[in-house]
Amino acid sequence: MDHERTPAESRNFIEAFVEEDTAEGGQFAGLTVHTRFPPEPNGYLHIGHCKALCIDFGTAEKFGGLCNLRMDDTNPAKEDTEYVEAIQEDIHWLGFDWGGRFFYGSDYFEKTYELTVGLIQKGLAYVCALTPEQFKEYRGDLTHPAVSPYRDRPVEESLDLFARMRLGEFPDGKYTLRSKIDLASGNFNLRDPVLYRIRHILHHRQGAKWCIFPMYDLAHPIQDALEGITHSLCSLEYEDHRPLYNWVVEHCDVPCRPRQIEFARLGINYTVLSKRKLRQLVEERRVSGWDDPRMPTLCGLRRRGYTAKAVRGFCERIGVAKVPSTVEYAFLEHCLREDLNESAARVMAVLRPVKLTITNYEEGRAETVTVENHPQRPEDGTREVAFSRHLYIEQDDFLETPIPKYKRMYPGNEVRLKGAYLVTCTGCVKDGQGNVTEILCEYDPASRGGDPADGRKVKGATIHWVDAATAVDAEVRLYDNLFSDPEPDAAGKNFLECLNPGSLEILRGCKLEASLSGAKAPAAYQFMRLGYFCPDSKESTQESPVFNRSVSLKDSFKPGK
RNA sequence: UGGGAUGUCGCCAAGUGGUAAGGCACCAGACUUUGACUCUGGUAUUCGUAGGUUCGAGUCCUGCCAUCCCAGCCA
Repeated sequence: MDHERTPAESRNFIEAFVEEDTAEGGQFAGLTVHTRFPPEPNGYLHIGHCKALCIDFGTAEKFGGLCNLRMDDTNPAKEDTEYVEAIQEDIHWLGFDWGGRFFYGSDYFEKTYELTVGLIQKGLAYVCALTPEQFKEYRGDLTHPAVSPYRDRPVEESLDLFARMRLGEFPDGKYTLRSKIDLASGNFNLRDPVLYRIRHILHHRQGAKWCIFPMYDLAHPIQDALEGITHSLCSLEYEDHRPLYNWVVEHCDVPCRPRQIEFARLGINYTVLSKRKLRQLVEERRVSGWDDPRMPTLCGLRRRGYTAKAVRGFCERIGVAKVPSTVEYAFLEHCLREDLNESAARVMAVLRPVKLTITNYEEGRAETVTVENHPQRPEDGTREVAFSRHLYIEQDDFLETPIPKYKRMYPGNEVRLKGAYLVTCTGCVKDGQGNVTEILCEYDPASRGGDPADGRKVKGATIHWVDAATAVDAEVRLYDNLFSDPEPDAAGKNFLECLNPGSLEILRGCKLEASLSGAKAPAAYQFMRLGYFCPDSKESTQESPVFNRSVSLKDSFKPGK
């Protein structure tokens, strides 16, 4: 039978490698598969990190192995403790568990230093006195090799200088420790890359203990090896660093030789997934914070109404490959809808209200009607919703002059008010500008619950509504778009100029059915399709994104259909 | 220009020499107390391109083309 393969059935290329490596004769035969997720605590996790999380934790899980969580904090200039907790919280929200294997790259500083001294003793590293500017000049270019005047500094001298670098005898930038690899390599990462730099700056955990810090290319492989990582999974841009990774692991006295495997990072169209740019949005206060609902951060998506299950489902289904890919945002939405359709209890909400008056329904009369909480799950029960002569319905649900195939309210048409009665539109009231201010209709008293007593077929649509007297005013914001990146053909345009000012629409006077408020509010409502919205206050969004009906302003009605 | 990668439907993505899975999107129809959901059907004679090997090639070989990444004392 044809069906989408579940992750357990398919095997991506990384898993194929891991399988090979752990099979008999493989380099890790008989060993437990061990991966790691190494975020740098310099920002919040976004959905792109979720892909990496799924790959790191998922691969380990699939092979009965382990996955460590390690803060990659080797550059004190950018990192902060604030982010450490947020990162852990987001990972837990997604449902991943590192089982106590939580580490800091900075905890390996001493060991890294020792191993580096060993490198110098072997004549594989030297202290260089080139200034950053000179370093660039001496770097060579695509067709010319680099030049390194300090390459032949005697081992003893380098050892001495390196020790004094650590002691703080030199200012920032005075010296670097460089590896001795290949100045003519076409791969710039091998042209004697810097291993250590001097930075007199407080580290978020180490304080002033260190003033020299290892570069990623040195620190990462050492950290991986010290933790017994078998497979170090990272994104494509590190492909060029793999030879260096292997060089470090080979020449340092470490307990194992992890294998680095690269995969394509996630791209989503119209969506900014660059930590640097996201940080800029936050710092320039173009958003309310990292958790602004328009942000593709995990906390932003959460606040916007995304469930952890949907986000993970998305990441697991987009696949893992080496082809740089851009997934359509519509697929993310699909994954959300799929989960919400199953899990979310329904409630009626009118986003763009217009008054509906039932002229033959007695003024002052009130009753409640029963509406099911989930259309496909009667066991989820029902709720009572107030009903009276004055209601609000969606502006989109009325057209004075219907267009072809329109099945909702227009003069003379009979529609069903969900869970209540059949009503026939009799006209509307307009203001001086010709705007419809009130719609008039008559109801069929013999259709309580929504089914006509005479069994006639209702051709009109079923529309949602709220009772004018008891509805809750839930001032909400409608988020149509995330901050958008220019499409490839529009490259060159600054992403900050691509903010769609209309993406944030404040909908005052949105009406929610009364049962939504207070303790009775179901845990997860979500307005489906593009029209996600959530209340403007942080507190109330923690638990309940809102969903009423599976139609958004965008597709509520497509003219011409 | 030197190095490293990648090219299978609009977007992801299976495929590991035997005659192009699946998902998203889209289109058509059925069903429906939310034009949703669900269901059914449709959508690549073709795998960047040109040759070659083979009974047979998306899969092997060769050339070409296109795209992405790399010259931080960032990660």
